[in-house]
Amino acid sequence: MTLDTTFDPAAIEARWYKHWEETGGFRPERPDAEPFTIVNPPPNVTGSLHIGHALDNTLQDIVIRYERLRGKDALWVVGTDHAGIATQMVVERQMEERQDSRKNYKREKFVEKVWEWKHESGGTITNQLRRLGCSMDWSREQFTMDEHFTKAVLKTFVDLYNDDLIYRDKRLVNWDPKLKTAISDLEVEQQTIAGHFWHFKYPLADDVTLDSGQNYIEVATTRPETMLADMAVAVHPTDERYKSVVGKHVILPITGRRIPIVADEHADPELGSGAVKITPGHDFNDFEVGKRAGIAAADMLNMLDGDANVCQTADGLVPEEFVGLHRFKRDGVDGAREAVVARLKTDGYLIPHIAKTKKGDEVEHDAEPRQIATPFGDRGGVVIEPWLTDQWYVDAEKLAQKPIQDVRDGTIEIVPKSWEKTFFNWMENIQPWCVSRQLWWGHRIPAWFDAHGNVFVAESEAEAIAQAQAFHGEAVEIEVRTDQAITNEEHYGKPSEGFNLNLITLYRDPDVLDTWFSSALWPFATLGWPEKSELLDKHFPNNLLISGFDILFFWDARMMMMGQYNMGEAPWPRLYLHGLVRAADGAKMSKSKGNVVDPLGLIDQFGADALRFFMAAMESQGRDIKMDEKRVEGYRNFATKLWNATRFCQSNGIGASTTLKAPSARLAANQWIIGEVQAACAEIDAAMADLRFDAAANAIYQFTWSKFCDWYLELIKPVFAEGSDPDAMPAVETREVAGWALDQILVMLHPFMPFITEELWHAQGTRGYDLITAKWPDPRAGIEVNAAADIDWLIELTSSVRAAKNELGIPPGTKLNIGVVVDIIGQAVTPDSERQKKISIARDRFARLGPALHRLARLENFWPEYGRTVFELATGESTEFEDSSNLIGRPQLQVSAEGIGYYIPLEGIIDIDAEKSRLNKALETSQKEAKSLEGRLSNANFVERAKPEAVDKAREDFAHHSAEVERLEAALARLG
RNA sequence: GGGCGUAUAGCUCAGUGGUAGAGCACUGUAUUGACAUUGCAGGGGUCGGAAGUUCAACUCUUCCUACGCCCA
Repeated sequence: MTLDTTFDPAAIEARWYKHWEETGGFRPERPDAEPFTIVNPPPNVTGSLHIGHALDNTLQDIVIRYERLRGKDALWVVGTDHAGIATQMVVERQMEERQDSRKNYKREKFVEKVWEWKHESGGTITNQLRRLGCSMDWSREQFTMDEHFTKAVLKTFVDLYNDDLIYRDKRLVNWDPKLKTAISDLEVEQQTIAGHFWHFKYPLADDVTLDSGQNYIEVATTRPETMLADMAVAVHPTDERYKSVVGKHVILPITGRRIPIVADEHADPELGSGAVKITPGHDFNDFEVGKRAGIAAADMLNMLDGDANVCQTADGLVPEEFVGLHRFKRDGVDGAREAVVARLKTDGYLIPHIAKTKKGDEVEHDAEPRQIATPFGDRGGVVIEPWLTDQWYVDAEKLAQKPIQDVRDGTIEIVPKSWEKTFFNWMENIQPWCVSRQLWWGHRIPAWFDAHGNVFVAESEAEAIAQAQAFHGEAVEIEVRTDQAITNEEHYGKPSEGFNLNLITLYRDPDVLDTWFSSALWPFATLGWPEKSELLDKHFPNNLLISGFDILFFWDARMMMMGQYNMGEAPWPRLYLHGLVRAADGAKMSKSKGNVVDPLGLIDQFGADALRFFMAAMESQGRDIKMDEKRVEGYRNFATKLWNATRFCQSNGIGASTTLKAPSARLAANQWIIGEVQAACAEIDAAMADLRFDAAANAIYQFTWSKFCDWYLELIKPVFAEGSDPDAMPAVETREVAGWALDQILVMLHPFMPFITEELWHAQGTRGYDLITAKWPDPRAGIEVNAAADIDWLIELTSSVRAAKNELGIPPGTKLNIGVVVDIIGQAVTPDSERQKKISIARDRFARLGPALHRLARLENFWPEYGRTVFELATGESTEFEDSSNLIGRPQLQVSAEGIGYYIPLEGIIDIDAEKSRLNKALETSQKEAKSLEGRLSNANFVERAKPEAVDKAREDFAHHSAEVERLEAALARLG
């Protein structure tokens, strides 16, 4: 197949992805192969591909393609998450656009609507992952609301309940008044916002006064509205100011509630007046203080409803005018906060804040301005309200023990290691995990209540009924009602109509489980658990998990807990955490800032291969990635380079190789490139073993561009030059080796750039299999060390000649002659010296590598010795020099390679000064180096105490630089 | 307040107890067959600051400064 002259990523991407997916390339049958398994972090089913997904999935695809090429039974489990709140929000928003509402539907009907939405629009992100080239096993695509997944969730819940690891409790939760559901502490984000600090007088009851004679206690608060539910005032037990009033009471303004003054260490004597108001039903700290003061959770006053509007407290003391107000100002309408402050001010209970203006005048304000750490819901975006409700909690502390141990003893390796400390810090201070959510979309909690407050937790309704039957006795009839809770009256009938004590009605808990409760089961529920299967046996534990560090606690840690709980094992031995992709200026990408980079746009512009390579090359462990489009463009150029190199190969009859093993080679260039393939492969393997994506990407990049394209292809050009015999050994061997080397590049590059490599793989010839299931390089070739060294020398000499010409302003195309500097200013060199040997090797090399030197270094003739013979590099013909006398005195420039100097006579005008300055510069460098090395070597401490290798190296370097100094000085002397 | 991380070329980033590299950008130069999405060559860094350990510190330790993230 002939390649187009231009490389067009879009066309080949679509074609190859379809081909791979249709032919089962992502999951070849390899029953006997060693398994390698990863599961993807399931993106929200509502999601679309953002740059973070692109990074996360590129890294996973690189690993899975690499392992597949290495012959493993590579399985990449893929699927999406039902994302409770997010998905319900999306569907509700759509309803609102049609002037419809969730409340117009029964629960079942609404859930049906969500499923409809899922089937129509839920596949966006999975198609986008395909565009990125991700080789997931789509044939087993998973969804966290799949039937088998629900089974896994129910079993886990019931088991945890039976093991006392899940329980129902009344305590403060983080309540999102916009979404009207509880959320876990992880879903709360603290933000610092500008707020106020108000100071109030709480009058002491019973004519009590402080020692100072003051008849009130001053308290301060950032949330004045909560005073409607205050239940105490706390002071520090050691605070002398208040010692006499502990146990006494204050009468709350507005409500007139009589509340005690309690001693508690929570009160900070240094802060404000040292006394704090205590609202146990609406503040986490106050809740604890309240409990210590003997107030049971059930008795704590609640003054807000689910919308965070004021409701009447249990003691009925909130004045009617406050009931129904929102907690604080919203949409320009004053709320309870403003009303409470206004009322306290009117009644004389507000202590104004005195501020000084710049002029020094005193000004009164209602409150002191202050920065306040405020909790916000990560989904709803409104201020979170601590609210007293019954919720289900998972005993995370117990479940965390084994994961902590796993990381501690190395059963799980976290890469980069620096995250371990953060992990331990969180896991060792973990709070009960609130898992119930007041939503309709999600896994409904498998708990059935009766009106007596009994709860029956079971995997099915039938089992729940059986439990209830057993509990209440056979004489009682059990019925189940759906959807809503029931009142005693509904249950027993109206008293006037007589009670039916023989009927027990069960209703199922209306709440659903936190989405993360189900995704915590991902590593095994996706493989069929709780059913036993070969698939599960073979692929659990997985081999690796790759995720962003932002979900370390949300997801990774919880998978560890559930893996240990359900499977008795860590879900994977290795956890790789990558950073965030940031905007070019280092800012976090966000829709509100408008600095979001769309990965699909980058794919359109530069190709998926280029984007993927960028992600890999930038992924050094533990650092965020800053977006850099220029760099993506650079990797597009790299793809183009490879494309063109392949075109060159094709034009010279270089096609697909037939062996995995390196062909046997005699020519130096061929041996050299085989050695370089081995080196590159070893480098990539080492990098991949450590998950150093950047190092692996750079290794294949450098090898392909700087070795294969820049040198090897140039070196072999003479073999195919016009007039050479295409059937002779050099051409035959070179075609074979070049085809093999290019194939190895395609294989090694494939995990990073799957599309272009697959395209070129097939363009190079008819293949027995696609590249996606090809075999990783295994060169197993013995290389002639001298042959490879020949090429290293040639590269050094050629580079020296080019540099010298460039600096002297000699046009690059100018053909020059070259000879070896045999002696130094007339000093004879002994024939058997090291130097003499080198010179003789150099002479041989000119003979062997003539055509390449002619072409690459633009050298015409080589003079093996002063004025005896001329060796024509291009043809290899030697002729006798007739008159040698004029050679020595000619203007010349000097270059060196491997410590041997070469002179290049120059016809016509040469800029002697330019050459002198060039040599002087080199001389200075070598002198400086030599001096420094000499200093070190003359230090007895160094020679005695440094590592022997370091000393040897220093000696070698010193010898080299000293020789250079001599050579350069001689060359300068010759120039006069 | 506690914890973690970062500071290296103009920019984005690698790196190692033995005197620093890549990509991009920049400068010069080259165009009749792989490639200008290119070739060849070049300039550019007292490795954030200070002290210590060491024969030797960009690298290890401590402190400081700046920035970022997480937790309270």
